[in-house]
Amino acid sequence: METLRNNKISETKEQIIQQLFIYRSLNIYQLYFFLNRLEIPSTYPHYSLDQLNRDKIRSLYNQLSQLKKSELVIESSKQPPKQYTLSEEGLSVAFQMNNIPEVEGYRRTGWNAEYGYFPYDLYRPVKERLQKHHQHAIDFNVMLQLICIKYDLEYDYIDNRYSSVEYNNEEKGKKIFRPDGEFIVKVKNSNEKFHFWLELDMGTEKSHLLFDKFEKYKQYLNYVSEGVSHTELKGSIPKSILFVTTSQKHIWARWQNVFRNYMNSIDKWGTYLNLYVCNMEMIEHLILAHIQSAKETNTKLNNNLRPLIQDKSFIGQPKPSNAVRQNTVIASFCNLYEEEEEALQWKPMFTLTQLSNKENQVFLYIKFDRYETNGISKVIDFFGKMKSIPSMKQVNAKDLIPVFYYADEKPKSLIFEGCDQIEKFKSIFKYYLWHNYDTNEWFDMNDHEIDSKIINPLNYFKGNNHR
DNA sequence: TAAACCCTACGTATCTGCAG
DNA sequence: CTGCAGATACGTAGGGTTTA
Repeated sequence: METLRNNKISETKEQIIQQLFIYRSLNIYQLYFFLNRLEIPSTYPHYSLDQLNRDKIRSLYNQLSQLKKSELVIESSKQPPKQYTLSEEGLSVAFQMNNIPEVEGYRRTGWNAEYGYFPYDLYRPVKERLQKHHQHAIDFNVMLQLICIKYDLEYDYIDNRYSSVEYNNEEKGKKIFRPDGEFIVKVKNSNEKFHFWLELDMGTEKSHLLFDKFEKYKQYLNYVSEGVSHTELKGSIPKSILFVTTSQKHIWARWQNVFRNYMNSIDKWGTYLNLYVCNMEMIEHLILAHIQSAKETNTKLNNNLRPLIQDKSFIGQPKPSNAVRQNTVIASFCNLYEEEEEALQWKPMFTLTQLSNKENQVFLYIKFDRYETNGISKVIDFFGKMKSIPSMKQVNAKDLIPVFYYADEKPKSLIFEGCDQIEKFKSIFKYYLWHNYDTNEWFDMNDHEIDSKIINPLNYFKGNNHR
């Protein structure tokens, strides 16, 4: 600190240096937002310049030009806005400010503002080619800042320098697992959290690169999970990937491409790892939906289902498992027995509809909130194992009918073009329903709305509609 | 003749110097 | 840190010129 004072580095300049240290390279607006978090426009990433405090930006420019003069900061990038990055000397000052010894091997996790030593090579201005990618990553951080302020959440993150891990692959030897970052968004004073890996997508990656990317996730998970159960894994390792694209319009097209490569590569990890495809505009909804407690969602679902189950024409009210019976909430759902859930590694919720010949249709309730893979993987998983699960045998399970529930916009119909197992998938998803649990609307797979006052959706596939 | 290309002027965004 | 004045750079609209 002494030396800093002698060099006459004001507090504002220290803050600027700190932000550049954390984020490596920033433009004027990003710097402005990080230094004035409360002034991030609530419409971000859409905003106009007159929503910003011009004087503060003006002042930032001055500070930066002074820092440039004292050779602590350098600027780069041809197109405005310019990129500001620490010089080697500036980095050295940042290390001093953070009490980081400048020795190779002083590694830290990067969580909780515990930064370690990296050589200047990992702090220099990013190459022109990667500029857009880097900017996208920073913008994502600004977005999260805003969301956390708006909803009083906490978040912590490590960037790709810290999140890269070397691992051993049985066949191919040493490999590096390199996500674009790892994030934890937390509800204050609660255990609810959203822990995910970040993948930024410039929309330019070809199919086989996407495949390779997800294949590495599989390999890495295989590597770290040896002898560890899914439940144990969940404590330490993200169970989601947030795949953020730059494009605003072509999400659907991108989703299909990403989805099929994911399904072709991820293998058994599909039921563990949930891949969300979204753009900047969707992040807020996605995080809120994820963080909203499962209890709340279940209550709504239960309320919607109760009249359907009490309907006289509906046969086959399920008997809830022990776990549910002990619960104070009146549940409309069946669950598997605990040991069955254990074997499956996840916890299906379902209802049963009895057919005339005493066979049962299994309606499996699955969250599917716009472009996520987990639900689909779970249905496929359940379909494959259903016949061998004792309690499913017991109830004489015949058809599996997924009910995809969502809160926001109804996802488009499922398409499996380009998936290796397209025929299998199509046969699994021959029948399914959509259910908006907020508005209590039901749709069949051809997007026809089902008026639940007239037709009980749970009987929808019993009669003429069925085969 | 239409499409492709180029030039220019102008408005706006970005940035700087300097005074207070 | 703020305010003012002005420079620079970029995107774009519009008109003219070249090309197929």
